[in-house]
Amino acid sequence: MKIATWNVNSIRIRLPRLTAWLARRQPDVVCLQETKVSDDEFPHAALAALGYRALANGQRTYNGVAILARDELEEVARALPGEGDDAQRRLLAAEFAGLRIVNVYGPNGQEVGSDKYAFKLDWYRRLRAWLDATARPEQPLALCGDLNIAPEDRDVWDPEKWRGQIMFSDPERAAFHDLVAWGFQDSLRLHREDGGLFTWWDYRAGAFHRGWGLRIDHILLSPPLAARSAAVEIDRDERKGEKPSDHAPVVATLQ
DNA sequence: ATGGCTACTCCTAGTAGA
Repeated sequence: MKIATWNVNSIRIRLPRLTAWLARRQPDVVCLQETKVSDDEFPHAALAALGYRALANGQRTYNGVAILARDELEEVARALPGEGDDAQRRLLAAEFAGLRIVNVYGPNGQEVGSDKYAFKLDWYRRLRAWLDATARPEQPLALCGDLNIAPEDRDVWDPEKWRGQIMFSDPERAAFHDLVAWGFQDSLRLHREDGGLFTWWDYRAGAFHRGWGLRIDHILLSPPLAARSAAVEIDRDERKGEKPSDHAPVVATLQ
């Protein structure tokens, strides 16, 4: 079974690339972030033509998440506790083939010390509390998404330049650590110890070409799924070519 | 030496992303 996550940065713009990638990669379940469309505009038909059903939790312009699967999906949650109808669309959880899939689009935080930064840290606190209240590490659960946090020095192209900056500040790294401490394994690190394995590169400055990337998109696995993890790959070729997202997909293969 | 983009919107400028 292949589980994938990809911040597509607008599913409308990225649909040709997304459909080509799905046809080639054939993942069983896919978590998408930054779809940037309301649910009535979600491109169900184009995905159904490839054999994918979709659950969408979107809004216009900003945020938006969706889960695609080649089999029945049952929705579990589309918001954290206490969030109203006007909340940013950043979470979607579903059951698929006996697995719980939690798709998250972590807040960016804009700048360390800003209101958005405080929101980001609080959002992670609420995410962990929701996991504590609704799931157990003994169950097969995958948390996938754009977390907007690079956990370690080896996940950043220039850690000294980035230290203390947004996505790499100590409180954000602590939030990532607290999330993992629920009982997850960082799936990529089950298979690879090397640095330079990035999932996002700034559109500006020829960052991709220069290798200026960060690893901020993650697939976290509960112990029963970590035990089945056979490989995790970053499809960095998807960052190349015409109209790429600024993120590459991450694909975990489970035995 | 710096910064160099992309996508969105009641669209041609401002906001947001990361």
